[in-house]
Amino acid sequence: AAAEVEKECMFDKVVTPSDTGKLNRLVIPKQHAEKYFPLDASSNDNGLLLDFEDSAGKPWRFRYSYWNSSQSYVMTKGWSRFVKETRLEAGDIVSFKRGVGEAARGRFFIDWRRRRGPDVVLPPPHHRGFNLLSVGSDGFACPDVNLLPILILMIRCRALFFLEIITLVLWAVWNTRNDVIFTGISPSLLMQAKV
Amino acid sequence: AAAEVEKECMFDKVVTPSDTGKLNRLVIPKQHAEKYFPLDASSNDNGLLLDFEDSAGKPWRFRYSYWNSSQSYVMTKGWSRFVKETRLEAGDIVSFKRGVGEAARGRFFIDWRRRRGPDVVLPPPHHRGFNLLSVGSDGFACPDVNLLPILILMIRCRALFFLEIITLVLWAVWNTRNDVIFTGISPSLLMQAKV
DNA sequence: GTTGCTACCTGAGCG
DNA sequence: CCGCTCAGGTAGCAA
Repeated sequence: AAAEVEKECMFDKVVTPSDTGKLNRLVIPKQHAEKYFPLDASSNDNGLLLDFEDSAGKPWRFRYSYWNSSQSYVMTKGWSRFVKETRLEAGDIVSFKRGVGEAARGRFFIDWRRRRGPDVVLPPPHHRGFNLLSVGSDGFACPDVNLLPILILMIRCRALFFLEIITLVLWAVWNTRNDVIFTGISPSLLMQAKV
Repeated sequence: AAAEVEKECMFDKVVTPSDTGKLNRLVIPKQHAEKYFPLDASSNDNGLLLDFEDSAGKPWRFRYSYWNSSQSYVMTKGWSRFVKETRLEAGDIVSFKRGVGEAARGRFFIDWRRRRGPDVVLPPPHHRGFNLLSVGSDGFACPDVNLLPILILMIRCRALFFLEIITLVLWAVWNTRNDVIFTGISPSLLMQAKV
């Protein structure tokens, strides 16, 4: 039934970790929200209930509203169930469509597909310390050829090594000055300190 | 203007690391909150917006409310901006005052000053991975004698060292498989890969 | 106590 | 540099 009516794609979204996580909401990019799901002042300011069908004809109902504080449009109630039952994961693509033609005009459809490519986690930009893998424009993962992160990692390693040494020295010096009871590591440094 | 009206101090608070950190809130000690910023049932249960002026006459607006879950009074919205713009740090002192006399009664003022004493960072307890310095009961810094953190640091260093090696190996292997253009480091590995 | 949901809030990134 | 967007949060409540 649902598979046979004529539809047109409104927009796709590559879902983020937040969209599939415990926040229980899907952010609808503002441009698409305002184009396809307008919230007039006349519509209830508590948001709307929107009905969708998936490709198997299964109905899904989401609460759709606007968050003033973040100035964003979201699907809330009903969304977490969708994530769970379709086992949606970050990086997967959700596709919003609407019916065209007399039989389906005004009906909404929702569909989803696995992300292409191997199982790659896309950390948020500010958490990207270093990546061994990146995602190319073709949607497939590839090793990150940007070598800067590797260099940074190496430098960090060296820095930590020095920190380790410095810590031990500081500790030894402190023991020397305060003549505290020896508590168990680095006997050689201690001996040296006590001379 | 603000500097010339008569004020009286309500209370000072030595701000904690949480007050200046990512929690974006200032806890108001309950005794002072209930005395000076009462939240009646009649007042909006969403909290209040309180306006303050600093000694330069600059206005600051904070959302002030009660958190049931922690049974504490807090300044939320607006507080993080205050922290940033005044470069407030843990240990600094924030002073809440109110106007007295006909010209200023009912107006609130806020002021801040640097902590006295040495430059000591007080990390929140659950972030204390390792400290080279602790703060003694006299308020002065002293080396931390807890050695566990040092051991953890050493282990971390070793782990990172292995990561570094693994990264280089992976990179070399990838170069081998894809025969990409050499981009600039580790000529020896590259040569090996190209053979 | 745990989960789902509403309504807030902020910072990073980007144009 | 400024303003917008939105990913990632929090508090509080209800079931």
